[in-house]
Amino acid sequence: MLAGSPTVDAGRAARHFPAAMAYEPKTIEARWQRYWLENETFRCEVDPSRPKYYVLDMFPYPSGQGLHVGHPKGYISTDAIARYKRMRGFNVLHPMGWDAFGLPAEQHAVETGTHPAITTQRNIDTYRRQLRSLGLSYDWSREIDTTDPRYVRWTQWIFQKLHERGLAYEAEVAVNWCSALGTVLANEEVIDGKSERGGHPVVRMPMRQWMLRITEYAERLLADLDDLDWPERIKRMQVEWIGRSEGARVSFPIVDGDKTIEVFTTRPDTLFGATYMVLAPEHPLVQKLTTEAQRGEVEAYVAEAARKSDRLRMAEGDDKTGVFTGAFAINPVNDARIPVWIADYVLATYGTGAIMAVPGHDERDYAFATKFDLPILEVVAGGNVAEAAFTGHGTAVNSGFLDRLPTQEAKTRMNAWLEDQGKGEATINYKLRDWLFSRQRYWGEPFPVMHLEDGTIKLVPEDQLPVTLPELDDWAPTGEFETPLSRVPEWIETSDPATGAKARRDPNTMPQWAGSCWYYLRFCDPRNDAEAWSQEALDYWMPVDLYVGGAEHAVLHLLYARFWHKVLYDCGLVSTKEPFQKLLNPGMILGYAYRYYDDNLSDDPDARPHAYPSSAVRIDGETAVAMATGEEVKARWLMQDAVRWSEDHEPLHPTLDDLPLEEVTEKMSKSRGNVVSPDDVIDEFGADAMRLYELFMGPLEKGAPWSTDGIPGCFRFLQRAYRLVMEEELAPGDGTQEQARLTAKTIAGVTKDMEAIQPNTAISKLMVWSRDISRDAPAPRAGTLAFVKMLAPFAPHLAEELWSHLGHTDSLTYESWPEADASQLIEDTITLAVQVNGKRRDEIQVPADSDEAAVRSAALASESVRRHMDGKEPRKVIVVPGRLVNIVV
RNA sequence: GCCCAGGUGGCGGAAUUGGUAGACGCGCUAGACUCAGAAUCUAGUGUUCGCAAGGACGUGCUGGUUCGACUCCAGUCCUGGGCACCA
Repeated sequence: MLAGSPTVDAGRAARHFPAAMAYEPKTIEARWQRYWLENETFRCEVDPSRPKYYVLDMFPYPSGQGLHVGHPKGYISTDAIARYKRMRGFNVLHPMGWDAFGLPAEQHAVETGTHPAITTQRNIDTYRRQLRSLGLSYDWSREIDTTDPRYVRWTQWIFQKLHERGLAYEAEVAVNWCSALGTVLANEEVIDGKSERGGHPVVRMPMRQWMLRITEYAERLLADLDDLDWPERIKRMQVEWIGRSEGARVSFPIVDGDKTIEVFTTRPDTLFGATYMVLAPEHPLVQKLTTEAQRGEVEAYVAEAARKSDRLRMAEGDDKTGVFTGAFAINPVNDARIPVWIADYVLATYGTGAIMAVPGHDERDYAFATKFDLPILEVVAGGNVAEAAFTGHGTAVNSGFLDRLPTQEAKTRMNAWLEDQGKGEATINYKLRDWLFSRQRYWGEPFPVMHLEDGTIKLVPEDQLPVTLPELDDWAPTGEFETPLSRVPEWIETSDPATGAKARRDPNTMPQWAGSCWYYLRFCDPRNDAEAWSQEALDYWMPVDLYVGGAEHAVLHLLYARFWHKVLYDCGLVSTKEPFQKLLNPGMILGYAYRYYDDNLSDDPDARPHAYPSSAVRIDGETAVAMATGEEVKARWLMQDAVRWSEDHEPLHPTLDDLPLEEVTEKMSKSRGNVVSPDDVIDEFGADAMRLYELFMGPLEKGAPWSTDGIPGCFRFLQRAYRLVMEEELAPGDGTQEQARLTAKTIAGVTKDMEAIQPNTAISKLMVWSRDISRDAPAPRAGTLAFVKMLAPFAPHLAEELWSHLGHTDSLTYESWPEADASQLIEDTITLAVQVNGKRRDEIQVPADSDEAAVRSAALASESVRRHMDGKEPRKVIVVPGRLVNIVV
């Protein structure tokens, strides 16, 4: 707990100053929040006469926990930028909404029987209240909620656009079925074969699923990254996710049969070195090719592979496993008979699910060939295949018509040959796979389609959208392989309004990503019931000029949204190729958590567990074990408040004697007990101090553990600003020469920092101004007005309060940003450092317009310089204008 | 294993194109005000030697380039993030 809370401060300050003079953030902030809301201060409309600026936060999923202090860092930053841009004359679109579909509300319904819509509304109300209490300048008239039928309608409409263009299709896909949750999970929701939430087991099951053909856009998603002003690492992550690679597709005919195995290779130049082939265990040809003699072994291997989790497969690393199918294929370049194996180091989901193995020039194939004693052939000179695979480029050898060609030419030559012979072709392959777009859940957008009895699919007519969710009173999963919606026959069974024919609705819903794929478009025209958006609104507002949100969305959300945007572009519905011009990722604010372990694995409340400090525990793969006994133990977490501190400031367990705790900084979460609510911080210091602190604690992109140590400093600064304006008699005009100069320098510096999105250094310049401005003379009115304006992006409530005290009746939201007086920025005397042999020895004052000779002689005249020159003659004198003089002896 | 980002006082962090390292804030020390404490204000605060003047050292570590390196180059260690048999 901190020494000075503002309430206490205010009371104490009141003894020295009239009561009205105390800085009381509570009163000020409530007053201005009400003012902004009542006057719709931040409402914006299309106005082609003014330049626009669209600054967007990634909208949140309103969870039941409410906001913690980590969330608002981005929101506060964008708010400062939005407020700054308004003062620079931009028409600013700064909206907020809710990504409100999602599994937690549905799980909550399972547990409590409360309808997810009710939970969701309640959570939204909390979030809205919390965001408003931070004084964020959103245009609340544009608030949207992805679960609102008026929004769902257009999400479904966009799905239909995708369907019409052949980009949505159904397929049998092995999905991650979790019977405990009663749903299929996305790959990212499965960790180590268990569900991310709850850690329930997950099995792979084939199921009819909606897929979106994002792969069709792979090339454009890749190419258009070039023009985006995004952090390089985010772009790189997308590039790697898309995973483009150039190579060739080659057909290998099977001996004794009419089938062929298709493979993808990036090294067609090594085709002569292919000495065997490998199919993924899941490859459809496996059953057909396997000879009777090998069948038993192959089937056992396939079954084993299906059972193994990805993690287990991965853990095997270089230790390759596999089984011979008994079949042989023909290498199309030299008609060699080569054996066909199956092995799980070949992935069913990449390329064609089959490879030609070139052990001489691929490390994995080399390891496999060595283990199973398969021939290794050198076809590229440059390494030593007796010792290791040579994967570099070199000169083709033992390769017939390719011999003596360098790798690059050999590839081209082979591709031409393959095409000529009809045995393959040059092709480009992507890691990116089509997007599994259905979830077996209730709380999502229903698919706007009808399944007719003849097996065809028809879209629900546009004028009948949205297809809304049916009411449901039993939320619990049955554990059957079915979806919640399929249990509502009166909803599932419908008829085609055009023909009256019987039809069934789709029992799946869309994933949470759907709503967030286009919300930035809806924000441009959120109340339009005739269309998803008007062309006019979009043409004016798009693209998003600045998009700010967590780096955890680097790939999925940002790739999916770009994909939808490009489809809409192809439909002629949006006019920009990309949605988000500039992207920034605020660093995560972490919380301190305190850990120890005990052996109460079953969480038995009556147990008297043995506790272990972290130093007595080692992590063995997934589990923690006590080093002394080898027994499994479980991590326990204590809240910061609960921790007892030893004399030398080491964290200790509050009741267990001398049990040291391990201090860990982790993402704030309920389970770690390290969540700090903004409500508490605001209550103690006010929203302005909290905003200031989150911006001041470091650069936007950098994360750090939350600590309240710096907040009182920010509070003091605001208090000083308050007193300066409220208590002191201001001098008219610009004040003294020095004051005018300080003000001009501050304006120039803060403006530069704002343009570079470096609020931390902007704030420090404001602190300097407030500290120094009234040191020798009363603060000047003109400078004070500029200061209050510059304070507004960071501490908007206080800035409004001061602005109004200075005699204004309107909000300062749309006041123009101060302009630095250029003449004040020119110094007439400058200070130069003087170095001797690169070491600083003195400094000199010279007129700013001194020429080099004058500077040089002034430097040589310095007493300290002479001493360090030690009587030697200068060999060289370097004069850096406006900076320093370096004398080399 | 591969890729990326980052290592600066007791702490959070500043530092244009290579040009006075440590702005600003926290903490700490001293002083003013006070019966006293809190708050507020003022001064000091990288380490080290020195009474001082003034030195020496100092941006993870080792070298290099340069008149001059937190900044550029090579190597190395550590921390955080991403990817992970992608043919």
